[in-house]
Amino acid sequence: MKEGMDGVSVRNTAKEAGITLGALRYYFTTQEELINYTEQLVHASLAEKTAELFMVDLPPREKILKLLNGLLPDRDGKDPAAEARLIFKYHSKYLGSGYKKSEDSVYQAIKSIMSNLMMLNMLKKDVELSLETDRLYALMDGLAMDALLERTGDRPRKYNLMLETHLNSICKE
Amino acid sequence: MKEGMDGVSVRNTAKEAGITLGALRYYFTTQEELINYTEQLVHASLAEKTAELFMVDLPPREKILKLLNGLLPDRDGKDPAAEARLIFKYHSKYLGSGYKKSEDSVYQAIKSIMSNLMMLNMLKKDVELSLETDRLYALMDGLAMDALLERTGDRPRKYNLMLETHLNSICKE
DNA sequence: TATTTGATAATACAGTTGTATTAAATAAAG
DNA sequence: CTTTATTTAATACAACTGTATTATCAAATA
Repeated sequence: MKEGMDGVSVRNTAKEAGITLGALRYYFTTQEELINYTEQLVHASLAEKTAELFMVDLPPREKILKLLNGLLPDRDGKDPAAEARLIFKYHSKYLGSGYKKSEDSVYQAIKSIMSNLMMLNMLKKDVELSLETDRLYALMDGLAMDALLERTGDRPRKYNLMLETHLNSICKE
Repeated sequence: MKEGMDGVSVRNTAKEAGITLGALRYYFTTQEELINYTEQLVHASLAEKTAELFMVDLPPREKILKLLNGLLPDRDGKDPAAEARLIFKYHSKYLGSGYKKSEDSVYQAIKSIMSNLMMLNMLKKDVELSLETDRLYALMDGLAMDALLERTGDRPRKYNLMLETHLNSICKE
């Protein structure tokens, strides 16, 4: 989180984990294995967080807002998963394996959200589901980018307002 | 563009530019100078591109769409500026000097666009200028991120639709 | 012509990188 | 108790990194 992907050398990782280079190597033969595994962990963490929030008993709008906010990097690095996700996504461009948005926990969450809004008949009648899914996804990535860089001011409230505005633009009444 | 910021070693840069390490060093004492200067070039390029499009005689909506599209990475790396901007923005997190969105040519362009819409009285009466500026900015960063990673399919049309939808959500009629 | 500017080539230093190997020590499990 | 699993420590190699210094050379400039 401090140095970005450049800081993720096998030696740094071992030191940060409090183990030796040999011990790390015992479980991960190559650096690539280590990184891929960590990315899976991050997405699993976000998927779990999303699933939990999905089951909370709240009005749809509030639940969705809470959910989306939980997928953005938080000011205090309490839960690094959301920030790490963006970092992994960015670096996938240069990491051989390429990027598959179908494996992105955030994209999955947004698909679920949009699908739910559809089923609850809360969407305006002229909205294109696939297009609006991608649009909300782009907005979330942009906000994540902003959250990554802008660690000052009252971001949460601002993001909430933006997401609320966005929801208003696709939801009825 | 091929290797990302990791590929920007002084040796690689010199080789790619077709000059020697010594020649590069003649103009840029440190790597940081080189990088900062290049970032300025990128923003200058985008600002110029924006200014030109601003003067074209077109209906506001079409002009704005053309403008926003011009600020997104293009499939063929014909003009690398837009892609480079995103890369610089991301890396500013780890590059000491920090990120200032007031120096971001894309943010400036969006501020101008919103200001114009305001002056032409094209905005819905309940829109908050500052909030919508940041929202469009986030959307653009998200789309740029997508364009960076997704080099397949018919992106331009999809982005155009999304941007059109977004404009509809803040503009009258 | 003399001088400054721009560029090349070669070399150097100290540091980091991923990967690899070895021998030894410790812990867990059968 | 003995075997297996885990971990340490140390060392190694080749490659790359930013920065630095030299001596040499061509071209533009004064």
